[in-house]
Amino acid sequence: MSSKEYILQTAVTLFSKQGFSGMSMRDLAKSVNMSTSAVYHHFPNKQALYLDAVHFAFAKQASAFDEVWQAELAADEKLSRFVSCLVRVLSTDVDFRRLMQRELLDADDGRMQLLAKEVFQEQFCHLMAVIEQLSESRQVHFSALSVIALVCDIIQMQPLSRHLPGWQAEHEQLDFIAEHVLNLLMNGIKSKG
Amino acid sequence: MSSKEYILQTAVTLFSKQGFSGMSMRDLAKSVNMSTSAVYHHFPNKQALYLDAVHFAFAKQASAFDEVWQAELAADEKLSRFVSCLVRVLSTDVDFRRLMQRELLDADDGRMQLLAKEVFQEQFCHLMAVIEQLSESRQVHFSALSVIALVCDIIQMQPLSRHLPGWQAEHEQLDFIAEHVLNLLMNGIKSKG
DNA sequence: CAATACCTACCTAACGTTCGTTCGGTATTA
DNA sequence: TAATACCGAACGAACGTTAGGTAGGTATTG
Repeated sequence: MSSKEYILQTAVTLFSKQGFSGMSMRDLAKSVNMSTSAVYHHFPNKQALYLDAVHFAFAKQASAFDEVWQAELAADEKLSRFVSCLVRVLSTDVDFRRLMQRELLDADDGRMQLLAKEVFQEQFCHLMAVIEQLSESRQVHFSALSVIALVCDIIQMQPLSRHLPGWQAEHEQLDFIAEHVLNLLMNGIKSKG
Repeated sequence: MSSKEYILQTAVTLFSKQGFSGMSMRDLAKSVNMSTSAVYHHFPNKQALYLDAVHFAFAKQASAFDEVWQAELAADEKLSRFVSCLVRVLSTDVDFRRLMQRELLDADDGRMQLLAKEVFQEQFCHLMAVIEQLSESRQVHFSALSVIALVCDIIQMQPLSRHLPGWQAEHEQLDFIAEHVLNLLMNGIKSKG
């Protein structure tokens, strides 16, 4: 891995943990065992480094969903695979998830547009197509949004959920989350799950 | 309103917009038309001010759900009212929502515990009780979590959702969100909504 | 072939600014 | 007169950033 990639990788972790203004260029330099000015040799300033880091983190996940939308699968099987995949990605790559959450809080409209186009749009279209097959609803956009929102926030709320009554350790297992989410999506909360 | 309350109120807004390290004590002092040292007359340091501000923001919402859990209502009516109320609170009090999202990203386990006990626990128990009446599922905790997660993240993702295909302006109206979420919870995505 | 120029990838040291915080003083009020 | 609520000025530390220099590789040229 090149120096530049190594800096980016490290920056992703630090930004995701401490946010933009919480991470200092000196911290980053120390983490990659370089001088501060060496970092400035690769990136013009902190802002540009941050944007590059966000790009870098998001690009790594672009292909994670490639195997989900295979044509020969039934619609409900596609949905099931997507949910499983989303749960896995968001649980495994913590930096990616946290960076995304921070972008949702901090990004301006331009960055939001980029986030939509580069990270979400493709998967979102696939997801809408599947939902259209499964549902008679006219609000496909909203349903697709609901699927993503449900998974994202369940995972984000895990450290909180641990301190709420009725919590069990199995609630944090990837398969359990995926199965429950899918069950909720297909049948609502009334189901026997 | 006292000076202290005014500082707290302003701090809530600034912290929610810029995060802990993004907001400076000088910014805050300027926003409340005081000197920096005047702020330090009311709060010992930035950390304590932040914790007070979080408390302050959360305390304001404690009573928002009081009218939801009235005993003489049917379970599905209670759930409906809770969803509507949650959508209203999170959409209306933007500072509260953003501060909560930031706490989910930044808080350590102790603060997470506090957040659970002081903000969520009471509503969460009520919600679990209602779900237990509605559902045959054994995973009441997880279902309750799903309800909250769904609403939170749908609202959080609104600025992103605007740039995804199929978006319509009505998707951001409070009644529409509440109705769609409730419909999803009761019937899954298959329903006609 | 050897001397030259140039580039990349780093370094140390420092610039000016902003940060959280404190000190000493001053009105106002009870 | 003693407490409360403020102020301006300053402290040292940390911040983003830049200047100037060096070591090593590579290409150019006499």
